[in-house]
Amino acid sequence: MPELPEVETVRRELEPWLTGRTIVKAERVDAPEGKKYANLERAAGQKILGVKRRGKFMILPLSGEDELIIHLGMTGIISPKLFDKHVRAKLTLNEGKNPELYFQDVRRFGRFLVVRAGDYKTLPTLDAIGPEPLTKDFTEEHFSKALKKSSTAIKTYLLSQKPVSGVGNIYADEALWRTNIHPLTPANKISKDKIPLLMQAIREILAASIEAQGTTLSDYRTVNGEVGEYITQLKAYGHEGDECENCGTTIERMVIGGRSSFYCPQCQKRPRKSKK
DNA sequence: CGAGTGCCCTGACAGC
DNA sequence: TGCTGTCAGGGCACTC
Repeated sequence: MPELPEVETVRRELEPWLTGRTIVKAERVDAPEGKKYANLERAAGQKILGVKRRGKFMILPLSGEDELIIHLGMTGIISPKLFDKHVRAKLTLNEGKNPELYFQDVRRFGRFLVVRAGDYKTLPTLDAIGPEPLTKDFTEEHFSKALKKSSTAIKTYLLSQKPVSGVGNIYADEALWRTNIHPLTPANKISKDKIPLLMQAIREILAASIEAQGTTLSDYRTVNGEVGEYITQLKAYGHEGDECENCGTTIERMVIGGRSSFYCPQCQKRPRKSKK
């Protein structure tokens, strides 16, 4: 599932392909009309000025003060090649290499739409998104202040994109495993000494995964059609029943906020419920 | 308004 | 073999 490393991998491939190209036509294909594919017709005639990323959202500034927003959802793939099925949107570019871009998304959780530059009111997660974890914007001051705001489980809170952007189900489990934090620990109960460790784990894991072109579990592919190789470095996610690499205890799985969560019951002790 | 729940959507897979 | 049920989860609508 595309999280920050997967989206960043795709972004890096799109940048040299798309920057400076003019959109001749942008169209919805096999997708319902609605918010997820809004305003595509407006992109025609606009030049793509670059390919940026905020969290898991790709943002392509256009010359007419619009932006093309692309979110891969669970199964979104971008390719100059047309596959048989599941084409949700298509860009036709001006003459040059690979003049067609296909957005192909089996499960339709993705988005591909045009907005006014900076106007994200139809995308509330992007509108309220936290700092980029691999930039200097991700400071301990900001992160600890954000964690104090919420009593919800740290796992769930990380997935909200509010304290930091780009962390999804896989890397949240990995970062919590590495820092010995139980995923149900209330965000505002993370101890002061653990906060910088958790930040560092998030940074290192995401950076290492970018190096590996992300994690492919099933659908995710790079623009070139390659798989991400970080799956071999996962320590917790998907390892139910395996031995914890730290202590040998069997990794367990539980559902938190509707998401599978993998953790070591020995290394990641569940916090005691506070007495009233 | 924060927190919690369930929905969207399709394919893979288990079980009978 | 083929049917049915379950699971996967990012983002968001909805409820309390």
